[in-house]
This record gives sequence, C-alpha cells and structure tokens, in this order.
Amino acid sequence: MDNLIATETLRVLRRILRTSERSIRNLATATGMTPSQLLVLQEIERLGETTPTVIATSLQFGQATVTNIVDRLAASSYLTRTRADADRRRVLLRVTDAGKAALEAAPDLLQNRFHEGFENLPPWEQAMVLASLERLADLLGATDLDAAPLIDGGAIDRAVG
Amino acid sequence: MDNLIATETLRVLRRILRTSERSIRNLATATGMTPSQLLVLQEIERLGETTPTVIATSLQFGQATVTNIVDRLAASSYLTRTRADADRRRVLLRVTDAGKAALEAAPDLLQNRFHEGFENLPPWEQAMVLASLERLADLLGATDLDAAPLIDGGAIDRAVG
DNA sequence: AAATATCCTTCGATTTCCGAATTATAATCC
DNA sequence: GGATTATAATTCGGAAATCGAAGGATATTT
Repeated sequence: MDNLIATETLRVLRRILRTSERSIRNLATATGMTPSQLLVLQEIERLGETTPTVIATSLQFGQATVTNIVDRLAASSYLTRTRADADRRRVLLRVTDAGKAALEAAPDLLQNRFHEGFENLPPWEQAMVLASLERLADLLGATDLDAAPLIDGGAIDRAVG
Repeated sequence: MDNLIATETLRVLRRILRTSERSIRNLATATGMTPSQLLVLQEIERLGETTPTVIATSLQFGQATVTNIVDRLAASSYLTRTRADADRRRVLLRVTDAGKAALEAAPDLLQNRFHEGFENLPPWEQAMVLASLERLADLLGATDLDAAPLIDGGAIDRAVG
C-alpha cells in the first residue's frame, strides 16, 4: 500500500500552495493590480534593473505575455521602459517610485504572519523547517531559475570590463 | 537586521510554488486542457460528485468562472452535469470515463518525482519533512478548505439519518 | 555586406476571471 | 396557501492573460 507520510505530506503541501495563491490574489486586489501584474512588478523590483526576457524566463511566461503585462504596468506608471545603450535591442525595466510605493502600500498578510510566527520558533525548529523545505525543493526539482541565467551566455567570462 | 533563515525559507517556498505552477501548466498542455480546466477537473475527481459552488469555494474561484470552465469541460465530454433530485437548483458534476482517462494519460512528473524521491528518504527524514510542513502550514494559516465546508450549515448535527 | 541570431513588439485568437443581472428552485413567514 | 426571502447556477459584458506566429530593429558572425 501507499506511504501514508508521503500522501499526507503532499496534502499539506497543496494546502500551503493554495494558501499562497490566495494570498497573492488578495494582495493584488489590494494594490489595484492583477496577480500577474503584481508578480511581474515584484520580480522586477527584486532583480533591480532587468529585461523582459529575464522576467519571462524566471516567471515562466511567454515573451508576448510579458510585453502585454508590462504595457499595463507602464500605463499605470509603475515602471519605465528604456532602451539599453550597449545593446539597443534590449529594453530595460525599472520600477518607479510610484511602483515601489504601490508594492509597499499593501501589507502582505501571509508574509507578515509567517515572519511573526517564525521568529517565535526555537532556532532548532527554524533550521529544521528550512532544511526540510530545501530537501523538498530538491525532490521536486525546484531549481532556482534566477540564479542560473548566466549559464547560457558565457557572460561570466567576459566579466565586467 | 532580518532573520536570514526566515528570508531563506520564504525564498525556497517561492521556488517550490513556482515549480508547482510550471508543473501544472505542463501537465495541462499535455492533456490539451488549460491549467484552470485541469485544476477544476482534478478537484472534481478528487471530491467525487460535487457542485459548482463547492469547486468555486475550494479553488477560490468565482461562481461565474466555474460555470465558464465547466462549460468547456462538458463540451469536451470530460464531465457531466446533472440536476440534483433533492434540490433541483443544484447541479451535480461528475468526471466521465473520458475525463478520467485524460487525467491519467498525462503523467504528473512533479508528483512522480516527489513520490520516488520521498520513498528513498530515511523514515526520520520523511517524518521531519512532514512535521516541518505542518508547522509551516500552521504559521501561514493554511487551513484545509475542503475539510471545513460543513461548519457553515449545521449539517453535522443533522447527520446521516 | 550578407546571412543569421536575438530581443522585443504587434496581431489575432482563445481563455480566464469577475461583477451584475437573471432564472429557477427552495425555504420561510404571515 | 401565497408572498417574501434565500440560494444555486447561468448569462452577459468587459478587462485582462496567455500564447503562437510573424515582423521590425539591432547585433553578431562569416
């Protein structure tokens, strides 16, 4: 028969995933954005100055989709589009002050709750949760797409100068 | 400054979240459905025989959205709609054999990978992962929406007979 | 300079998603 | 019983998401 622990683990995982999604949706509503818009804006803020391709890759969207969403975010003045000097095919995306304000205005209840609760755990349990999540991410093949965009270009070798 | 473990934990969680989404999308493509359609069909199968309202609640969709998606699933003959005898306002949703076939045809790579990997963990680690996830679900307030729909109706008291 | 590749946008089409109004049925209240 | 209220689902209208295919501009390679 089945491994009960495995089944239960999956169940709990799904619950967590669903709660996270709900949270994103609520947060989006609070900011007046749609979930996709919020995700894209968050990602741009996180990465600093990026391009549509990077966003599309890291968020698993098509390029056309990103263009579409960025259109709306730009229309709301939450970000700016600039052509890159070095390579004028590329478009640089930057979150504006208004965008940052919008991101900070709405409280991420989920994240707050998490942080509060997490601080109250004894250190060993914090470590355990992190270790377990990493193990789980490993099992699921959840690689960090953002950390690895250098692989494809040889950009490391050419370095800064 | 911030608790690094907390921050890292959130990062890993997001990674897992994104991987799951990707998985759903791939799986959907494989079945010829859209992600939402797949989700709805899965949920109906999981619950057995249900109604649009239940699906909407459990999946956090609006009723109109569910009607829309169910329309398409019915058009593809993946499910049937029947009026309930007891209360003819209600519509009963059931996955057809074709629907079940479609669900089973596409392998859920994510889930497979999970099960395989999980079995290979030593029991203590399996237990640790589950315990950690439960703790995390707790922190996030991730309550089980499916287990609790009885609260609102007093249905428990009236019981079976 | 010609050919090829890359980055992004445009276009067209389908689907998602929701709120408001609507229909059909059930439950409740004089 | 008949009017009222509540509930389940659908329809309608519209904004947005999503993607594939094609196109335009710029870089790179040969």
